[in-house]
Amino acid sequence: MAQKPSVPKGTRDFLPQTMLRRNHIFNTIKSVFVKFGYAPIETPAMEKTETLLGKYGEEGDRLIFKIMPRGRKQTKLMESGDLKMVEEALRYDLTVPFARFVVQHQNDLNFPFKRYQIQNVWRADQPQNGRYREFFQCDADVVGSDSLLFEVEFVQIYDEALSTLGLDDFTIKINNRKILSGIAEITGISDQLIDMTVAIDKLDKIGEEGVVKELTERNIPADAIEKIRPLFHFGQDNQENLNKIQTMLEGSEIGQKGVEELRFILDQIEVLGLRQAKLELDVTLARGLNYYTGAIFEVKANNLNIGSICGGGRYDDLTGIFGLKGMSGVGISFGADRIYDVMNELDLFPKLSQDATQIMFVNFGEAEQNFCLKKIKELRDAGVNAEIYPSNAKMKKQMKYADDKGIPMVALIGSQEMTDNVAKIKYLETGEQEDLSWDELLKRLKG
RNA sequence: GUGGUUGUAGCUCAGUUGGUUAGAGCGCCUGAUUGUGGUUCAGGAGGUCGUCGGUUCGAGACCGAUCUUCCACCCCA
Repeated sequence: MAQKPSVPKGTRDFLPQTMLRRNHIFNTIKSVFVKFGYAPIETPAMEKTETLLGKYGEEGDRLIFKIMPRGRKQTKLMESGDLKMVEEALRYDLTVPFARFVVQHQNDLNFPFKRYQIQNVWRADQPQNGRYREFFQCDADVVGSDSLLFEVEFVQIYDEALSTLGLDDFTIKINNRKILSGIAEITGISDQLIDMTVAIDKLDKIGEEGVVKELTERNIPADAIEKIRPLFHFGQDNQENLNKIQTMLEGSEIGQKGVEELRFILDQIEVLGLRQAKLELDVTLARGLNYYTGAIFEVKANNLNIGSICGGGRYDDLTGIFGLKGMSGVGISFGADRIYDVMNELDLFPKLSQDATQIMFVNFGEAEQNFCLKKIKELRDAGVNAEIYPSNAKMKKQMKYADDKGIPMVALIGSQEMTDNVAKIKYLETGEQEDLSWDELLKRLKG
C-alpha cells in the first residue's frame, strides 16, 4: 500500500470504463467539427520556449512546464539559474502552437484555413477540482478571414456539440474586446484596460462592491469607476443590454465597432436558433488571455461549481507575433476533462459498450475450443467483436467474466451443439437462451 | 507562487483523553450449484494506518519534514 506507485500530481490514469466515456466526448466533438468543415492537424507536445513565452502574460509564463536541457547545458543552467538556457517547453494550449504552425506552413495552406486539433496540454498549476496539470483541449480555429460568420458558426458548434452530449443547461457567454476597449476609452483609462477587465470580470464572484474595491486598489480613478458602474446592473435581455452599451459607448469608435459585431452575431443566432444553449451578452466577460481582439466566448455549465468548460475568441494579431501580418483568426476550445466531470456529475453518459466485445464464447475444453476459434475467426472477419474465455474454467467463473465486462451475449458451444451445428446463445441481460444457426447468429450480431 | 485542508483494506469510511492481536459496509476469493452470470446463504483472504524522522515505557492518534488530495487567492479548460 505505502509502496504503491503513483502518478505526478494533477495527472491521471484512465481505466477502460473511463476511456470509453472520454472517447465518446472526443468523438462527439470531433464529428461536429468535421460537420462544419474543419480538418485535423497535430503539433508536437513540446515547442521551443521562445514560441510559447510571452504569449500568455506573466502568469501564463510561470505556468509553462519548462523542459530541463541535457548535458553541458543542464550544468550551465544549474550554475547560472538563467532560464534562457531552457530551450524547450510543453505546450500550454493549442492556439499558440497553431499560430506557429500557420506561419510555418503558410505556403501549404488554403485560406481561410479551418482546423481542429484534439491533444493534451500541460500547465504547472496547483491542481483543484476540475483543474489538472495535464488535460485535453478540443480546439477549432479558422485563420485568414475576418468574417463574422465564423463567430456565428462557433456559437452553433458549441451548441450542437454540448447538446449532443446531453447537456441541457449551459450558457454561452459572449462579449467583445472592442467593447472593453471602448469602455476604457470613454472613461479615460485606456492605459489601464487590463486592470479594468481583470477586475470587472469578477463581478459574478465578488459582486459589485468587491469589483469597485478591486478597481480602486488597481488605481482606477473614482470618476471612471462611477462611469463603469451601470455595467453591473445589466438585465437578462441581450438586445436591451446591447442598446444600453451602445448608448454608453457613444463617441468611442472602437466601442461602436464592438457593438456592431455583437449585434450581427446575436441577430444571426436569433434567426438560426439554438438547441439547448442560452446565449448571453455579458459585458463584464473579459478572459485573461491578452491576444483576443474581437469576440470573446466562454461556456459555463449552470448550477455546478466547476470553472468554464469552453473558451474562445477572435485574435487579429496572433500570427503577427510570428511574422505573418494581416491574418485574422477566431477559435474555440472545449475542455474535455471538465466536460467529463460535468457529465459525470449529472449522470449524462449513455451506456457505452458498442466498442467492446459483442459476444464471448465459453470454453468447454480443447475440442470445443478449437471449434470455437474457427467460428470466432469467421465472426471477426465479418466485423464482429468476439472473444473466447482463455481456459476451461468453471462456468460460473466464465459467466461472471462476461457479466462483469458487460458482454451482452455468450455462446455456449459444447459437444451437443457441435454435433447439431447450432450456436446456443445466452443473452445476459434477460437471461434468455436460444439455439441459432451460425448464419442467424451473424445476422443478429450485425443487425 | 501564498494560505489552509486531507491521507486507515480494492472502494466508502469508523477508530473515544496516545495503552495488548486496527474495525464495518461494499467489493474480491471459495463453497452450496462439477453446462449457466446478475439474487440468497455459509466460509475466507486482504492493512508495517501516505512516506521519512522525532517525542514517549508505549504512536493510527502528538510534533517536524515531505508527497498527495481538496479548498481559497492567482489564473484558467
